[in-house]
Amino acid sequence: MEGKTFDKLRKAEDQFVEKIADNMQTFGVSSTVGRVLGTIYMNREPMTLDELSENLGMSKTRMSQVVREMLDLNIAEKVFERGVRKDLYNVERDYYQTFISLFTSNWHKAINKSKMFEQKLHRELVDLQEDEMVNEEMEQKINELLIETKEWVEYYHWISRLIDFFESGEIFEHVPKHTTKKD
Amino acid sequence: MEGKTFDKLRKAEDQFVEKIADNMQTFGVSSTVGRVLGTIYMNREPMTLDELSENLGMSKTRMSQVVREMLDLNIAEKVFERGVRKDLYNVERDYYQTFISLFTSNWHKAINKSKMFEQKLHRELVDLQEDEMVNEEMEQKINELLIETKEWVEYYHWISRLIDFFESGEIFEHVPKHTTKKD
DNA sequence: ACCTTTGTACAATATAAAGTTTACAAACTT
DNA sequence: AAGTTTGTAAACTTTATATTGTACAAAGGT
Repeated sequence: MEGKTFDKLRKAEDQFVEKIADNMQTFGVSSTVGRVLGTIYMNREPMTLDELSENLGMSKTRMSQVVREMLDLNIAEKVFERGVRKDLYNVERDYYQTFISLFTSNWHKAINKSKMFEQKLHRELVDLQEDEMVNEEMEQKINELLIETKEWVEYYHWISRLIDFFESGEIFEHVPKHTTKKD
Repeated sequence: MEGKTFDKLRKAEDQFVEKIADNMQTFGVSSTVGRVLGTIYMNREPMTLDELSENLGMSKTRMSQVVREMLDLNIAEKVFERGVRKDLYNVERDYYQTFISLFTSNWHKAINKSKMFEQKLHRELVDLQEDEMVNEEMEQKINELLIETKEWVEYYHWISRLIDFFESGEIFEHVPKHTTKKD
């Protein structure tokens, strides 16, 4: 009876997929995104929306949404194959790279949102400062806020540099993928 | 009329708090946590649950929950002050440190969850492997999964080292807080 | 030109997360 | 020791997110 062994193996694979999904939730993406990535990963070759839908027991619509989200996050890519009409999707197979993609995608978004805000707030504060009707105490408070804003901008610049540090792979020079024996 | 200026200033402060909250959502914490942090931050000195409740227009119970969550995340601390019976809470004022605390809290949790899983899965696979009833193909698949598991463990070790890299402050040697002019 | 397949918008529903109210226990006052 | 005040737990409500079904437009095949 090999069916039982097969079932167990299948179960182990599912557990693994679930673990990948779980890991990805730490980045704030939904578990379904993680499961789709895990499923394609385990499949070892690109899959179509229909295959994913079938395999995960979810609607094709949902698969479409999720795959698009993954393309945005740079953890999946569309693959062309002669003779196949359906779109095929493949995923990043390197855990480290996936980590970096998710980490940086998140912060890229945050940085973009932040930029407008800072400029706007800065302008408002300067306008306020130039108003003649401000007393000593207000003046003081405005200055404090201007300083805060400056620090905030510096902080975001740091995050920006941090992203580069990851994306360029420099991080691996200081936190290597594999520990050497002489550790 | 200084009231108008005061209102504008208040509004600017609120915007700033909202920005802090927004930034923190990138780490997956609820916006209320961010607002509480921002509020205490702007207040420039520790606050009580009642003050927070009053200031944010939310229930004291909710404040209690949120503050407890922040204590868990290491971004707030209880402060004692003679003569004051209510608990006072203060927040980390260093953006960088807050970043690190949130980043590492998240991953510490993930790492802990992962450890059990890996051991269990590994054992299951070895058991399966030792079963005599496995054919060539299964054997192959089991081996593949064992390799995957090993890689997964290595990946998590890397994250673990990455956390140390942040917590120890070593990160700032390579991605400094302030860019030097000679950049 | 017509029919089929494929992928995505949109509205409706189901599920999960956040927040509030009520109730109660522990610490402090008097 | 009785009465307040403060902090937390549990049940409930509201709000946000995930998922599905239907409808439709674009591309492919015949």
